[in-house]
This record gives sequence, structure tokens and C-alpha cells, in this order.
Amino acid sequence: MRPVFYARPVVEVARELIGCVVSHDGCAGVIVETEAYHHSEPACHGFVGLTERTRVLFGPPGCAYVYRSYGVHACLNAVCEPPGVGAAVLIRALEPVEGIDRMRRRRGLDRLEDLCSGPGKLTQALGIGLEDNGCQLSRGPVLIARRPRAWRGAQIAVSKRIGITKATELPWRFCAVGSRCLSRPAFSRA
DNA sequence: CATGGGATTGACT
DNA sequence: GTCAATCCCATGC
Repeated sequence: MRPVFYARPVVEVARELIGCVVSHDGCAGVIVETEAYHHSEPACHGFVGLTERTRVLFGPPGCAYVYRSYGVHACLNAVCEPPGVGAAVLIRALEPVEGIDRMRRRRGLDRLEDLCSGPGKLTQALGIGLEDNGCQLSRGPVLIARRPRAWRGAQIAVSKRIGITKATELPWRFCAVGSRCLSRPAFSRA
């Protein structure tokens, strides 16, 4: 989608990204799990303000913010809100739709539900790395495209975010209800 | 310049 | 359920 799609409140974008399609290097998957992060709350990297690490996070909406997690994994985010606001949507899980054999090779696993059911898993499956940090999601190499019609009516669950120690009370996680490719099951709904 | 911690995963008990 | 791997960077001395 164009940058204007992302230039809105990050929680709104996080919800609307469910059902959209991420693609990179011949592989693609439908987004089934997201989380919103905003510099006003301490779980966000941007909470400490603008630094070299968070430069992309505070930059123009519609760019990819890719960071290393636990020194091991890469995580993919879509930068949101106007420039100067540190906000992004963490892409937490996909349902594979294209390039599945390539994903299997990259992951060293067979089962469809194991390929992209976590933020570190999906970047590995799609071959997304730190070198993609800052790229425009409307131009690539990492792309996010509009929701296919079949996903327009998907029911969405809302819950607290996962794997963080601060601001854990915010209901900023969104999941496609019934998907078998979530990083963890969805509970509440809305 | 040294240190500590993290938006995770996979292997093992 | 527990735990190591592994590295970037913010922080503090």
C-alpha cells in the first residue's frame, strides 16, 4: 500500500493490516497477526527518543523497520503515523500463500503452520533481513499489498501484546480468528 | 569503554 | 517448563 495508508494512528493500521499480503523474493503470505507500538509507551523502541537505531522508526510512514531481536532474529515492522512520530506495526505471523517450497528450504521445516507463525520465523521464511531496514513497502524489496477479497470479512481478535515486560496492559495485538498460523492462540474478540 | 537487556526461537528436561 | 544462543545499542561510569 501507499505511504498514506500508514500515515494514521498506528493501532488503526495494525488492525487493517490483518489480511494484507507481505511478499519478498518470490515468497508471500497473508498477515494474520500484528502488534502496534508507539513511542509514547515504554515497550516501543522509540520510547527513548530518536537515535541511530530508531531513525527509520521516526521517519516517513510506509517504510520497513527491521531490527535484530535477542541478537538472533530479524523482526519486520511497518512504520506508521507522520514523520517525527515513532510508531510501527510489528508483523507477527503469516499464512504462506506463495513460494512455499522456498520457505520450507529456508526454515528447514515442512509443516505449513511452522513456516511463518512468529515474527522471527516469517522473516527467515521470506528471506527478509536487516539489509531491508528502511525500504519502502510500496516499492520493495519487501512489499505489502491490499487485502484479497476473500480476507475482507475476516473476524479479528484483540488482545494484549506478547513477549514484552512493559506496557503489557495495552490491547494492541490483532489476530485473524481461526488462523492456524498464529504465534499463539487468539483469545478475546472484537 | 563496559555492561545489561531484549517486540524470539528451538532444543532439551 | 527451562534455558542458551548471540548481537546491537542505550546507558552509565
